[in-house]
Amino acid sequence: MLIRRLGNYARLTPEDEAALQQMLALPIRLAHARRDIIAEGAVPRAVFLIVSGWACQFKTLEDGRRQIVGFLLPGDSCDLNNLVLRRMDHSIGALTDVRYMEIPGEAIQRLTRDHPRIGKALWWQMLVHLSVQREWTTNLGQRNAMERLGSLLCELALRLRDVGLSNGECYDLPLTQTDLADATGLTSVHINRTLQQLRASGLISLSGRVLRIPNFAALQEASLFAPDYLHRAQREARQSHGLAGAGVADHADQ
Amino acid sequence: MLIRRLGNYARLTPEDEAALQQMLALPIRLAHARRDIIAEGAVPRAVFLIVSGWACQFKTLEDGRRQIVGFLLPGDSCDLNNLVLRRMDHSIGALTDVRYMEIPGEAIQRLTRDHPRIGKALWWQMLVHLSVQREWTTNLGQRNAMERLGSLLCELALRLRDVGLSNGECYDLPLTQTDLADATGLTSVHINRTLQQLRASGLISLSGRVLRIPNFAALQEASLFAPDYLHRAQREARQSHGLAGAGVADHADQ
DNA sequence: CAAGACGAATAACATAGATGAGTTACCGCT
DNA sequence: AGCGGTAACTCATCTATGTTATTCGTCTTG
Repeated sequence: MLIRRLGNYARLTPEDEAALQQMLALPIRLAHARRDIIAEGAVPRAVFLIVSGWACQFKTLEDGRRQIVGFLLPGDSCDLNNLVLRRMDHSIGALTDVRYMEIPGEAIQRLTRDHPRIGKALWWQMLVHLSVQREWTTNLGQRNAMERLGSLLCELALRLRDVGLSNGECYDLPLTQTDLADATGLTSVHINRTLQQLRASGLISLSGRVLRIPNFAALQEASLFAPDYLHRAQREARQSHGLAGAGVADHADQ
Repeated sequence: MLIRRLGNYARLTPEDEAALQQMLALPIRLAHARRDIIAEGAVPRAVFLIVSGWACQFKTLEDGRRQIVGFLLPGDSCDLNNLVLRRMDHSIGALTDVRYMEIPGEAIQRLTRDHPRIGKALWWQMLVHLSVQREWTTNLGQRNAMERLGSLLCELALRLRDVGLSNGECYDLPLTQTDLADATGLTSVHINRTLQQLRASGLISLSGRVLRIPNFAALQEASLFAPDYLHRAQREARQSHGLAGAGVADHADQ
């Protein structure tokens, strides 16, 4: 699924995939649910790549208020950010039990030097992260509770679909209502109310951990969800300009 | 100031600065206040570099609600994003009269190939953008009106100081209360109330377009503003790991 | 099997901020 | 000097969401 994830961003050659397969030999680490993987302010050691389970990026204010600023799903990596900037400006925590790999900087350097398309894929992923972060900003700034929650559930549906973790209209949602609250800037009480509202209107059904969206278009419309920001459509249509314009991978295509 | 801006992120050699100077030969374009420079959904032509004036990035929901997701100050460039992804996922609009340059992809490619430190500086700038975007998400999700506005004014103070546009405690704030509202996810009415509250408590004074923060530490504390996310301190302390770990500029240091 | 612990669900009440409808002040233009 | 437009500012009212607290069910663990 890891390969599928990256393959979504750039067409990988068999050699690329082989190299990725090889990297799967890296030790797989385990973080237990609700444990932090790395804390804000820490000096990061490596790039984290989620193999299975859900993690989140979050920031904490002095007085304890906490904002989840993004979810890391299987196949996602944390921002390369932490190899360039000196300290983590946010924390990464495991929401479920998480299996992940720590990819040392040198390995990434080697991998991207020898396999430019993988480098491109990582670069893309990061640009998409930025786009997603802008959308989250908009979500919190302009949408009401129902739209916020609906948009989030739509986003997760599409992202999970892209890594093969959603079979159509259902997916496993391992988040507590408190998690949803921290991600949407609401309280858990109000998330509860809003979930019920969504259920009552037939837009979702949620029993146990399984979320079902019987009519995606309907939820999308009710939430004013516009999926363009995920930049999914163009993945396969990607052209050769790649990263060249950013002066980053111009050497890579030769 | 453009050079100073980039120089904040990476130590530039005299040659680098010369190359930048040369690029100043690019035609300078003018966007009038309140006009859009590029609209969401458009296919971007180039990277925009703000020479003078203020611009903003914003997203619009179907029903017209608008969220400003970031400000572009002199020396800032829009995300390289738009050279890699196919369509703009947000718009860029001029808040004041803006002088800017359109740097074609090839020019950036050349510049970063011949002047790796400039490439690094751009890359850094973009990672910082991502960090800032996360902070904005947190700002909207967790802070109340006064903290949101205070944090925003603090951020602008530091960013302007970095490009020499703030002489200590004052700076020119060309934003209307509606702009501030769109950036903070509040209404202009409530921005007005909140500004008065900030004035009454002596944390700011604002007459005409000139904002004055007589006691930065006080405003910072009242707003729970933690400037780390701007990654300012490390700019000069930057070490050689640069982008290597991201597999992006490893060729650049040789 | 009892004791916690945690998450979902509910309820009563409080309030920050939105809404809608103004008035006033300023500035550029003719 | 008069006009038109925009931004700052005000006020009264309303509501979406927060707060605090309690109950219930389920799972874990000793």
